[in-house]
Amino acid sequence: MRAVQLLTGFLDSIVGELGFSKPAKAVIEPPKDKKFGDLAANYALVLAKDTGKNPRELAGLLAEKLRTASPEIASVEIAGPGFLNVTFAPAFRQAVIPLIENAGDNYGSSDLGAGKKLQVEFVSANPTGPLHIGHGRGAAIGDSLCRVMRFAGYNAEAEYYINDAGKQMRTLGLSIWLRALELTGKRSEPFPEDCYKGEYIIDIARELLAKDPGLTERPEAEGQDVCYEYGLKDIFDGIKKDLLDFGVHHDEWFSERSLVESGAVEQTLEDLKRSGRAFEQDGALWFRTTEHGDDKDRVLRKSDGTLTYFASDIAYHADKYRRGFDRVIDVWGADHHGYIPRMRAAVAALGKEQEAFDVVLVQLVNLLQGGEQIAMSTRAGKFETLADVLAEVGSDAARFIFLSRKSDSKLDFDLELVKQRTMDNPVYYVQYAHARIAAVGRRVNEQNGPTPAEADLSLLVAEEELDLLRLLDRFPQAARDAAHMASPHFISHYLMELAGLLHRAYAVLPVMGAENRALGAARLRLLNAVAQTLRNGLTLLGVSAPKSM
RNA sequence: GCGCAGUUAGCUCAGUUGGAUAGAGCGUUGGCCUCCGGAGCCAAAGGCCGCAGGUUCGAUUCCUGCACUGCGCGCCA
Repeated sequence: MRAVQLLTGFLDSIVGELGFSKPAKAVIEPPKDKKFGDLAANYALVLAKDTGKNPRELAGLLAEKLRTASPEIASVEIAGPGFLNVTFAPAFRQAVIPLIENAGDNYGSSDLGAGKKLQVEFVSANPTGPLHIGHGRGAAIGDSLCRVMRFAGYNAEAEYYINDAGKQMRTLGLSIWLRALELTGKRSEPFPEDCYKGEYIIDIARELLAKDPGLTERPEAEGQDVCYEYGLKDIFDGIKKDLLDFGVHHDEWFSERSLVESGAVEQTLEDLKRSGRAFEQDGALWFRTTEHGDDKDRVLRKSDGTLTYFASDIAYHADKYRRGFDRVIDVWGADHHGYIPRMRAAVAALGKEQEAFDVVLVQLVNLLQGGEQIAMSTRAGKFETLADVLAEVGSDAARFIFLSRKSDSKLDFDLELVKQRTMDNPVYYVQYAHARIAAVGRRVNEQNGPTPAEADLSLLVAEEELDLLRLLDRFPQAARDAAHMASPHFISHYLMELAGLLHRAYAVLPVMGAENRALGAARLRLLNAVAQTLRNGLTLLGVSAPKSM
């Protein structure tokens, strides 16, 4: 990061001196192979395209000036078709250590978001049953995304949208009611297919009967209402507890029912009608989403007078923007991807720019046990709950697995593998790196080893040390990329790489057994900088950084 | 039928404004514990980046077509 900034500055001014305009598509990035130096710039290649000159000749001009630009640049090589391969002086690399020491928990943070108000809405599972593992993935991604965005300078808020209105909710009340009738021997017909068949419904009915033995004596409508209210609260308390156990935090719990009851939905429909975006046809109210790129118009109010989810979703998003969010990210299950065009159309109709609305799709989780698939369906009552999975594998392991793949690709989650404390399970690899460093610190204290004050950082010139320094310098870029792409998995990949370098260096670069205390102390500071960076990254994932394991 | 994703090593996957000899882990094979934690390290083998065209000095990356897989396409929620 520092290195990229430094080199960009030098190259831009050199390009100016030579009388060229800055090439727009020029890129400075770490080369794939470190034998090509610390950073590679394609300036000459891009300039050659713009000016019609020979790329290697241009590279020669640039390299000549770059070599003398600063003592921080150790060497500049011209390679291949005209790449500039730049290697920095060790002193420049070593300077990242005090930088990390001073920044501490903030190392890697940025002001990319410039304080913009951002809302991330995630999980938002219907409170008709406990959270399952798929919700867990969405929870991990949403929560981590909030952390990543805050770290990148956004003013981010986490929200859960509670679908507590509509037909699913009535089905919940009915399901509990029917189970209560069965438990009291008032019903023996088969349980309806379209009701929720999970065991938890029976448990709720039993609990409710214990508190309200006369439940099934009530009139049906009233009884179902009681069942609904009780069930909603019971299930929702469970959801909140599951999220808490998973270290997932929501700032706001937004109720759909409140939106309906306040008249906000009706108001939104009125506004759409007035602006000519909604029209009546066949007794229903339609939204002209085709005007904004959807492939057909969508119904807002059915001919039977009831509202569609889409209607309240528009009102909900209007409310988000009314609350002052500059940008909104919805985290959705990938099976809802067909919903994106109409939601985009709705946001456009609200007068918002494209950038104000993003959807992060979360693909299905394939739950396996020793390679065999476990089926998952709420309606069929067969599923592995998030709580069960957490009890089995722990929060850290689950989160790391969820965040180690890009969200939009399917994920195999094998309970047996995630439980294993091996490299099948990279969370331990990363945490172990942190714990190992902590162990060194303890050892150094116990045995009167070198102290940070004795360090001579200029002694850090071994290959393994320079590799670590180089990678530490890249963490801020990884954090920015994760925010820019709304992809927390960039962080997990960075952490695995850093842990790998640490384990490699660990074997050959002792602190206690260093040739002298100044070197040992310098290594200690290097290790502590690595630990700090590991912590910062793990915190972005919501995974703990243990001092011992 | 239409739309959206995906297809990279035996397996699971990275690779985002087009760059050099395409990466990682697991698995396989062979090494490393008188040495701060071996939950570790080192080395080797393993690839027509789905197929075919196109654009480009250069394509896993961009465009077109095709094949296969998954998902979605209701006045459902």
